[in-house]
Amino acid sequence: MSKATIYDVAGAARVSLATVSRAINNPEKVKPETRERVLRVIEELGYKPNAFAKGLASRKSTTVAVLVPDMSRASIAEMMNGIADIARVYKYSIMLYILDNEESTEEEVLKEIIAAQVDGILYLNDEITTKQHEFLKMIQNEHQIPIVLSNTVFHESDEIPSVSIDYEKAGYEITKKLIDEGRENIYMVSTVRKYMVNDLKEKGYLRAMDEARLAPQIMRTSGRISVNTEHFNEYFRNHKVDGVIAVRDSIAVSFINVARMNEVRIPEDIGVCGFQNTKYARLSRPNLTCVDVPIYDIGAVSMRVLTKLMNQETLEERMIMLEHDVMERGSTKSEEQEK
Amino acid sequence: MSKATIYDVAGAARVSLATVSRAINNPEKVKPETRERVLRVIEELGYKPNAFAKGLASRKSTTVAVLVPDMSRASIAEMMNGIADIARVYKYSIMLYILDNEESTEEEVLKEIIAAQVDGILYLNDEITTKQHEFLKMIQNEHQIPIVLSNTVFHESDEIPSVSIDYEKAGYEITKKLIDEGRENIYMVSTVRKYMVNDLKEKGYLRAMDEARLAPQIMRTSGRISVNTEHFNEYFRNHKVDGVIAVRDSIAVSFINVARMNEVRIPEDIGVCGFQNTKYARLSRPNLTCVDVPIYDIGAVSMRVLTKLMNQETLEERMIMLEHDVMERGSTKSEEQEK
DNA sequence: CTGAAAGCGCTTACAG
DNA sequence: CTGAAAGCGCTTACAG
Repeated sequence: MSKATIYDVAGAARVSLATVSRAINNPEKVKPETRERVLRVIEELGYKPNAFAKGLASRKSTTVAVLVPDMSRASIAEMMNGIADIARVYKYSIMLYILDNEESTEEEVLKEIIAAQVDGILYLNDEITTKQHEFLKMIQNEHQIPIVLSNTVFHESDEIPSVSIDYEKAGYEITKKLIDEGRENIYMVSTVRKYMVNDLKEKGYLRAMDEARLAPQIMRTSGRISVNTEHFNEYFRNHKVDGVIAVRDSIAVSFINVARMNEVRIPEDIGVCGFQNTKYARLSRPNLTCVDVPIYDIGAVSMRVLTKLMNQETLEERMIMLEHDVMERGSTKSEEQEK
Repeated sequence: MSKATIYDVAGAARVSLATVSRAINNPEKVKPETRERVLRVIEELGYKPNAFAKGLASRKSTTVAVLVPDMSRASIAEMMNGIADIARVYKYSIMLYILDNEESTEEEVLKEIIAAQVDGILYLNDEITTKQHEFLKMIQNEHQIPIVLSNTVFHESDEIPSVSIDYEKAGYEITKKLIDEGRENIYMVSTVRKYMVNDLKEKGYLRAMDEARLAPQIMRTSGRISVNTEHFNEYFRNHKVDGVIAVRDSIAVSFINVARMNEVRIPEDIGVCGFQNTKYARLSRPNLTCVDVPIYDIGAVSMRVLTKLMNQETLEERMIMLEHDVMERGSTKSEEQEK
């Protein structure tokens, strides 16, 4: 069945292969009767165009590359769902490239991607550096391949379009919330590794603390549960603290567990907030107050933006920020204990 | 740079394009000197073969399709990491197909996959039915495309190779563990939806209960946290229970939360076990005893098996079962409270 | 060991 | 609106 070629269709429909090609790709250029005849034959024969021949002849692949650092991060996996749903609507296939920060460098992978002749690239690596950003710009300009940064922001320029939320604002809001509860020794628990969006969260935190004339304190942790435990234990035994904002839900939950082990009451003694609103936030006790990041939407919108770019459309906005919410739950004073 | 074609290389190296092709694909058929000359030119020109032309001429794509039901399931995301790492080693690209159980049916997606001319398919949809299995066999036989089921088993036949763990045995072992603690009213909390591997877990549970002459009780839940809460609350208020085995960690954690809300002590009053050993298991209090499924390895091995198949090698074993462990933690009596 | 040439299955100006 | 033909950039028998 997948044996049928465009020649078979042309023969059976008594037209030339050029007409078959047009009936598929430019229906308006074919007389309705012929078009229908051709389409009927296509149906009968179960004809599917050979993607390679099509790609070779047209120089288009209707394929996009998605570059991710690590699929097991919940946010990235969920973003993929949004990307895939929109990709399907616009008939794009997805080539997945996962970085295994060992053997091959990101640059090599990007070269592979170029060689694969994708029509566009979705870049989900949040640890983007200036150097990487330069390389991406080179690809965008020299190879004319559109790129969109998903849930990744590169504050210094909008030359490469991005889709995310306003993390600085979110960081500010969530900090403000703890301040409004009367907390004074509020810590931000961020990561050792330099993620761009965590940087923004920190900025928002600093702004809120500054405004309230409170001393900001940023602690950096690895993100690995086992390491965190020791780290938290030691750190907070020697520090006064009544508020904690973690850059990721799982880190916040980790902290809550350690705190409770030390007989600290949440939210009475310490108010705790996270970022993302993952399943972790709802499985923790108490439920975690956190910034609700519309991660599926970020994926979907990025893909949509990329289709526009691949279609030569110009964007009205090159740094797109979606709306976010703050989920108030039991780990802060709003006592809205969820089920 | 990506403009260079095989003609440019041939010209610069003063050989025919056939020789360039051989130098790349069958180095042993080319005299060492010429080969090196060609390779040097390739390097200089930054030549990358055009994947479409190559695919069209050779009828091979060095691409595999990975079909998943939903990327946001932690097990699937982690499996992708294993798949991608091995795919890279063997130079295969990955086309990702995520089912959005709305518009397009699985059959349509599979047809798309065939049209894309992938060399092999990794099938990660655990809700496989007999009908779907038949369709897969048709693809395997009629289109000669190798398929491997990853973390999915179809007990009735091994016509399509699979890689997983022995879920029946794992179900048996974990049940046995609760029985050995002296528990008698042990429930299995499974899903409403029919996942093949959950079926196997249930079988193992039933065997252990039967052996111990205890009455098995299987409760089915949706897997959604909010629904579970009500469900658990109602159910367990009216039933005597001292042991719970959930088919997924997150369901187990959900149960623990509800139980503690009802002043039930874990593990004293009820011993709780899960499956998978995800982050949920380590973020829960108490830490969750569970079957440790080597999910990254399942992904890696499936991909490795697929490469063998694509290489026409015959498999020694068509139903591969990797080893698993049982992580004993605080939610059962072994009191090994982890950090 | 190397080259000339056909062919893979499409798209797309160019005529008509 | 339709067809003939060139061309996309490779691979692979077939000769030599």
